[in-house]
Amino acid sequence: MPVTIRDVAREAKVSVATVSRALSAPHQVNEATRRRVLAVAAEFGYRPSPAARSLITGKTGNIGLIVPDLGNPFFTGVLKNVQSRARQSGYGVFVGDSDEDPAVEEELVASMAKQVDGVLLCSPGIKDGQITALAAKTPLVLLNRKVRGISAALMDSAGGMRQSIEHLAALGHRRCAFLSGPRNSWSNRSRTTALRGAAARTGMEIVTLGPFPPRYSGGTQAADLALAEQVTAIIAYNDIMALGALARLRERDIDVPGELSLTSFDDLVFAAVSAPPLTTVAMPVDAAGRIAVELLLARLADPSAPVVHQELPTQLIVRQTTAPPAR
Amino acid sequence: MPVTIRDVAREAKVSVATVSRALSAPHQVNEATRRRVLAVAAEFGYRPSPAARSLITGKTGNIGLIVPDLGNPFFTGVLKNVQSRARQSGYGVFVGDSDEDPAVEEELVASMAKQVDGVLLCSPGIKDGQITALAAKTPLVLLNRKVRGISAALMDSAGGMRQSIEHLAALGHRRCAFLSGPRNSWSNRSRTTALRGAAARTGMEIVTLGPFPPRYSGGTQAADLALAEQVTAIIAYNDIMALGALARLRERDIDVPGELSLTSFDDLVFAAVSAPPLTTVAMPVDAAGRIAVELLLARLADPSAPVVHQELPTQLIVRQTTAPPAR
DNA sequence: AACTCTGTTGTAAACGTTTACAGTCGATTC
DNA sequence: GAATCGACTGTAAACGTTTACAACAGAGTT
Repeated sequence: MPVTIRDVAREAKVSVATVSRALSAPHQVNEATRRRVLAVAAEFGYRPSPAARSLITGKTGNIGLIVPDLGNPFFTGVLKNVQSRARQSGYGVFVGDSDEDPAVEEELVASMAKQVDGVLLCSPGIKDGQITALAAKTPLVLLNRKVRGISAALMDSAGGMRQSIEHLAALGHRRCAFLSGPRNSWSNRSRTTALRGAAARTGMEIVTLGPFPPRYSGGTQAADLALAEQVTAIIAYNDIMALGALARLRERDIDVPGELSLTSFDDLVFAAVSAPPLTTVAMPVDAAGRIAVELLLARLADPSAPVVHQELPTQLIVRQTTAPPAR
Repeated sequence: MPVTIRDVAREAKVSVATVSRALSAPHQVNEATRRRVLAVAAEFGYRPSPAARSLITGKTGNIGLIVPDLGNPFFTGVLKNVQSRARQSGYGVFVGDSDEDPAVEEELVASMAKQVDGVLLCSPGIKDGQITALAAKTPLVLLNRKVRGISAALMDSAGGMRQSIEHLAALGHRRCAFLSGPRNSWSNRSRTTALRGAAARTGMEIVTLGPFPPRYSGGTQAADLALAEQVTAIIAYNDIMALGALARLRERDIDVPGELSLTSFDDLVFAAVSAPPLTTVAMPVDAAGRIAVELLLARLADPSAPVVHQELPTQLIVRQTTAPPAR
């Protein structure tokens, strides 16, 4: 029932080789023949079988994207841009949600490997060594994680953290809590070290809590702990957690930012319209998604292309969850 | 370099047929041989080539999901559940963003068709006829759209709309605006007709505005128009638009719900934490995603399986954007 | 006139699986 | 003791492409 290259060849009175060439190496075939072939192909609605093609060429025309949580708009923001940039170059996108589980993550890469030309790993939770091992088998580009020898699109979390601390310090805060995210995520480590540096420099006392699941529920859970620590400000790992924390604080009748300041990371669409609007570090999600695809495509086109770690700037957006401390 | 079935066969001292059977029809091969083959396969890290397999079986082990906007958490909510349910049955997920463009939508289905066993079309913008045509070529299941002859997971938008109108009517509103979404989307039509019915029944006067792009910007744009219409309540097509409208209303110093009530659809995570928290119709996104996959899998397993339109209930969640009208 | 070159086409071998079919072998049945 | 059976295995043909190689014609070169 499905129309094959043979059907087209028969109808156009040429060999299958000519049909194949008319489609994928147009200059190798006579102008007139080519037009005839294309006409027949269009008439029949012929589409080459990707399986057969990929079997022989070794290329699939697809890329894979693996993220820890499709429920988090931060990652779907990346996805949106990845898919759009990929499509622009004729690539399809496979998506996998690892649910923050390193084992699942590895399994996803492995099961995708043969169906894609390369994989984008977003904020991977697995170890550097495993990443390097995977990269040896499949072209890999990382998002939000730096591993030597592997190209990556990075968002400057550290810079964002410094801006946050300086902002809080300038407001007069002296003791604040950091609601940490996944313990071994690169983002979290990167933020933590930046935090320590900036805290030392500004004389800020830091209480690190967690790790918490970087989700709404993680935020609600964390809020109570932070409150017990007698801090005047909270830095949440991301906006979603901040939202959870905000909800919990409201339940407990704590005024934000009157009694407690709150900052976070991501600047998702709703950060501007929460109650009150979040002071948060804007992450260049769109650019990161696009650039990651471009790095991968470059590597596919030329496997010996240089490894690049492209770092994208972040910026603290001051809204209404931060204010000078109570007394 | 990549290890093939032949490598495994050689090492295990059996034919390729036996290796193949050991993996995909275990009961057809002797216990001892099977264990030996599996051991070798594991040792070599052998993974069958999906391309070769699919070429001969005609199955890919993948499904496709096409949505109008990956930037909208409503659709990524569907995606999350689709991917998780699919993976549970060993299927991979291809994702496409049509950007609300019917032409892109069709092209996506066509380009996916050969790489997937079936496609999930979420809130498609194309015409019934075209959908039926596509369904003839590829197993198709619809999300949020009813077309005869094609299975679908539906969310009861109409019921949600009735609940919203009744709620507003009970509060005393007599004239409200509907900020409509994509003109020819099934959801929008379904909501519009339910709206008319419920309005007639409750004696509510309705001003239908739009269509607006169902995005944040659509909401900000719509807010001013609604305001000019002198209504006491606004029903937005979805939460994202409601958020946009809310932001614009705040800019113009309109008190919600004091001067103007606002309801919408979706109940995304942030609906509970916006300022003020949104009164909105909760959509069963999770269930819809899962069920859509199940309908598709059922159809794949048995192409003669009955067509089912599974309708899932919605529920109005009353929060703080609705109140009795001003005077 | 023989050769080489270029442009166009066809033939056939791959790619890595699955599976119909045939075969082997030991055990069971008559 | 032959026939039948069942469990297991192997051989080889497919699946739909791409592409190396060969073939051929006509044009240009010597």
